[in-house]
Amino acid sequence: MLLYPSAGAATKIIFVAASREIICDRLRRVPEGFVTTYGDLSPGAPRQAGRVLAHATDDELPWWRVVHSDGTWVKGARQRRLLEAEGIPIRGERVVMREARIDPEAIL
DNA sequence: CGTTTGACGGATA
DNA sequence: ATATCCGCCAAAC
Repeated sequence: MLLYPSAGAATKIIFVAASREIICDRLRRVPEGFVTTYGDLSPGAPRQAGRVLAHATDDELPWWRVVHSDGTWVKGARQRRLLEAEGIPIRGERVVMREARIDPEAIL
């Protein structure tokens, strides 16, 4: 990936920030036992994914499958329980991304 | 319209 | 390992 850091506008090709609807769709495609990241849900504007999840009404979104790119998560013990319940590999306080991160292409 | 917000990410020190 | 710093951008204000 990546790119032409100083190319300015030209760089945008790869950074395709997603709308709320796209983000929700992608997240719903993440299978049980796997996780995705904010950045994979909304390339280039990961905070957008954060915004969406923050207001996500408790139901219908497997929010616990979203973790930081380094494998850490933000919802504490509650989230950890949910992750472990799906058999998602965790070492210390982080998800083993090499094993659990779903291929971004797979949820497009 | 202009400004701020966000459960971010990566680079650097 | 922690700590800033800065870019990103669709929504919410």
